[in-house]
Amino acid sequence: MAIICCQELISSLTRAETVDEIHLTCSELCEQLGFDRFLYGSMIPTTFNKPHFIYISNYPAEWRARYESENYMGIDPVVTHCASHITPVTWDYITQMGQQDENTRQFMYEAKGFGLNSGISIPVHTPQGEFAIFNLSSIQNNSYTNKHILQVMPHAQLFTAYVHEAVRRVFANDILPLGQVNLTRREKECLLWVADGKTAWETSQILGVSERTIVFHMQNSAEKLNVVNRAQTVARAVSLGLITPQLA
Amino acid sequence: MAIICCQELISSLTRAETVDEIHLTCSELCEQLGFDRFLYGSMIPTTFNKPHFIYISNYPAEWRARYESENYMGIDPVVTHCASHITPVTWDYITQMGQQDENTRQFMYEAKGFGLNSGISIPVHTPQGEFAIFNLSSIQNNSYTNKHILQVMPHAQLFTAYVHEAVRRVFANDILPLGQVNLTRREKECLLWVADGKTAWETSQILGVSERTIVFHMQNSAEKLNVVNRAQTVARAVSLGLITPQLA
DNA sequence: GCATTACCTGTCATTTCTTACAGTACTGTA
DNA sequence: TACAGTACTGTAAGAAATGACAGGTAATGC
Repeated sequence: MAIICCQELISSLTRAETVDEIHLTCSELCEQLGFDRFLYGSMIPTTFNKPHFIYISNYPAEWRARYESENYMGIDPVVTHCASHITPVTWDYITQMGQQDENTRQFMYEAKGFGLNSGISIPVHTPQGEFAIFNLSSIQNNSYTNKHILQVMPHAQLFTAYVHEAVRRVFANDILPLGQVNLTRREKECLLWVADGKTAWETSQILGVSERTIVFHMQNSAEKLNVVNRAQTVARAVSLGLITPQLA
Repeated sequence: MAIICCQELISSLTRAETVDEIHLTCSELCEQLGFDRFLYGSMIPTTFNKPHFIYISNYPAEWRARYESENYMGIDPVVTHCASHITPVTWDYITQMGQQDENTRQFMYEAKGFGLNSGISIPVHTPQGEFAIFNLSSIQNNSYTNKHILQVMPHAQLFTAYVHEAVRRVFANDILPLGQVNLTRREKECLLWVADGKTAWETSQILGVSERTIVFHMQNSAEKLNVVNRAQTVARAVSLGLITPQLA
């Protein structure tokens, strides 16, 4: 039955138009999968110089505040894992892995104090360079829910992907001028060759235009991306997924 | 029961040490979820100038050959979708979306001729810039298996993530010197500021060293990454996930 | 017709990067 | 102790990028 429920929730996510709707759907999933708390947090690059952080959660406010003020994101082992992996992970596993690390032990212990005893974390990585985490947690103990956690994992993971796409859709016209930068065909071509180590002159020979034209296109790209020089231009273009140097 | 099976298969993936073991596990999943064919294909960036393509599949050899010789990857609507999305997709959906596009219709029709009638495709995107697709397909018709497909989707997606990690592990010591480049702390710091548009002099002021030292670290980074200039260095570092400019 | 956009080209002064030469100093490991 | 790795610094010439001026064509839509 849980399977059917997830399909319905995902279906409602694809129609969601506000953060509240997404929040509600997450709450329902949380309940149906037998968890108490959820937190969706994402880091979305923008054309400005700082990424946008978006949170949707029913975590205890005190824990959120403490996490923020102590800058726990830097030491949170769950974040560290999710930043470099694509597989969901149980907090049980995280705790075991970080057994010898004092920071990790202390952190997980403190989280338990706020009712975040066991749970899972699901990473999201998009080709646009976005990074998100979806946490589902329970006040119950590890050993009790571990088997259950493994069973719901697949559904939680699929749901997570749709949450992220819903968030992108909701915020697209609202706050974020994210991957919305429209580079012209020529600008992308220039960027690809420059990101591949070619100089402006070399690129001009490849594309059969003058060196000045390459400089021109690179300048336009930089302006659109709101950056100041060539290195930053390719860095931004790559991290926004506007070009994929390795495929060229 | 399918749930339990997937857990076991995933568990065996985490232990897999050869391509054949992965192939076998995929075959079993394929069977257990009621599909005939599977194809795992991935594009993994390397420190060399061309990415590595890895395929594990039991697709018909004739179709694979035709796909290759006709360079279908460029027009395959499934690849196009998966390149920019993180959610799994049914071929039914792809077909509907591409109804007005002659290329898409032709392509999907031809695939059916090889017994690839219906199926799902699951995209994988890693923070290291890797891109993979896992296809599961059936010789049966759309309408018959569509509901079934939605039910197995979550398990297939979770499985896919583990397939990819298994492939990375198997090929890590074998062919690919991929994200294995070890940049030092200082090199990453320099890269981050340079990718953020800072000149060598500006970076030197930020890090409290001489301009020459920044140049030195950038040179070492470039050598490790096998690239020729600064633009390519940051492009490569970003696309390999060695630095994440937006988080800095 | 006119505005807009993509695309293209030129020169020149200045800044920045790249490369090649030369070193010192500290660390952990074989 | 020798060695490899990391971090750091200097000079100098030539290559490349940047910024600020200038100009143009072709296609599109109102």
